[in-house]
Amino acid sequence: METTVRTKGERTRAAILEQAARLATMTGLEGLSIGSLATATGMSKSGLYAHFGSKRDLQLATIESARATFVSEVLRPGLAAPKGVRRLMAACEAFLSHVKRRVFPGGCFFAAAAAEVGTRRGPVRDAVAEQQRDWLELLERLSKEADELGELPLGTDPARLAFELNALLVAANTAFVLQRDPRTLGRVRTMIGERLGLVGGDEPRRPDARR
Amino acid sequence: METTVRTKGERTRAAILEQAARLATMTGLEGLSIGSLATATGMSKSGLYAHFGSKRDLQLATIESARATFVSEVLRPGLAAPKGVRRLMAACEAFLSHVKRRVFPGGCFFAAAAAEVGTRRGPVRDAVAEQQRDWLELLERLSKEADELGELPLGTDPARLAFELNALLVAANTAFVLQRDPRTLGRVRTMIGERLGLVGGDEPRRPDARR
DNA sequence: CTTCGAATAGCACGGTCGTTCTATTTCGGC
DNA sequence: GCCGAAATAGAACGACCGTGCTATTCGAAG
Repeated sequence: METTVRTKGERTRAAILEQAARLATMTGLEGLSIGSLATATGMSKSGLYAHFGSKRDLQLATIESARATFVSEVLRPGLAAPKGVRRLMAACEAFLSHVKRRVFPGGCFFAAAAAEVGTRRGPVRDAVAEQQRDWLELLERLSKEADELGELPLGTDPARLAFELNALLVAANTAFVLQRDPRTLGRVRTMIGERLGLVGGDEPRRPDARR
Repeated sequence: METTVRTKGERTRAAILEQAARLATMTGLEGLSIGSLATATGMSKSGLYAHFGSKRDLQLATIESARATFVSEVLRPGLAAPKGVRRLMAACEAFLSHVKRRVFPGGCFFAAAAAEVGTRRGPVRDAVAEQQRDWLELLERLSKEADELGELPLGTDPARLAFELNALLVAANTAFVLQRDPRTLGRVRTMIGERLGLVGGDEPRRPDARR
């Protein structure tokens, strides 16, 4: 797998997109203008524009860049944990961590993008919706794995659990961004931990009748 | 209380703001332009603009209008239910209903607005954040009332329950808008009903050891 | 019916937007 | 170090933005 970029053009292009993804979480994908992005990256408007055929292409490339960042900042560290409920918990913690560390200054890129382009149509919207689906399916897969290992309460529906977890994570992101209260992230981490039957340390507990 | 508007100016102003709130859920508060709003309301740009001193004022007035709509479409029907867990459930159902009925074409106005202006500062952001706080505090108050009536499981934290419910509602809104799947709203209604111990009909059940 | 203020329209402004064209600089293979 | 190609900059365009100014139309009180 080739991670490093070869030509200079690809390198600057990647740097532009990284900046674009960060900026887009504050101004929105539409509010992100070529001029402001050029200023932010220290380039001329046309020099920057030459890397993309149109603004739509820039938006799509920005989404792809944000997806890659999401993979390396959330998915990769999450999947590093041992299989089962701990991996599920690790994925949630990685999400909260990337919000707290302000990987994107406006919180989760896709939470912001989903709210913005959710009502439109076209490839930009589709790309955001697809990423949202993938993330939910991952949570569902991890939930199912944890369930099959018997680490979740009997009768737990993996799809429903995934929906609940995502709801809590996104709500934590929104509250953190909107109310500027960093304690929210810790509280939600606790809530999720209890929901998954992980109290205190990192040891999973066998489910019983009590919740 | 004076509900009807007196002068013609106030009437058209209210009509403009109603349209503005609906449009803003699709284009965003910033993407909402004076020209497009004028076209949508069949007015001239300057004729419309005369009702507001600036775009910021228009945005603030739009938020206030959306707040009023939210009150009459969600809070009022929700508070009509009998006190306790049924009122809490009714509030959640009223929220889901106003999303399903597309009171705002882009789903919940404040969910969209929060994601857009959450990172900025100034009075627009503050107004949105305040509405968000008020809504959460209402959910918390209703939760506390239900708890004091003994209709919730022992040891339930009203603030936490309110956070969970809001998270589920907003996630339902996002999924409905983004994935265009109307079944999501019904599923979340069921999830909330079970979470509150209301299964099948509308009768609250006494909490017991099982969840 | 008149009249005066309120409501709306017409028009123009500076600015920024996305986009294109052309010139200039910079890079990498020989 | 040269040279073709790739990368970047400069300038300009039409369109639309928010915002004022002035003229016109409308509505309600007398």
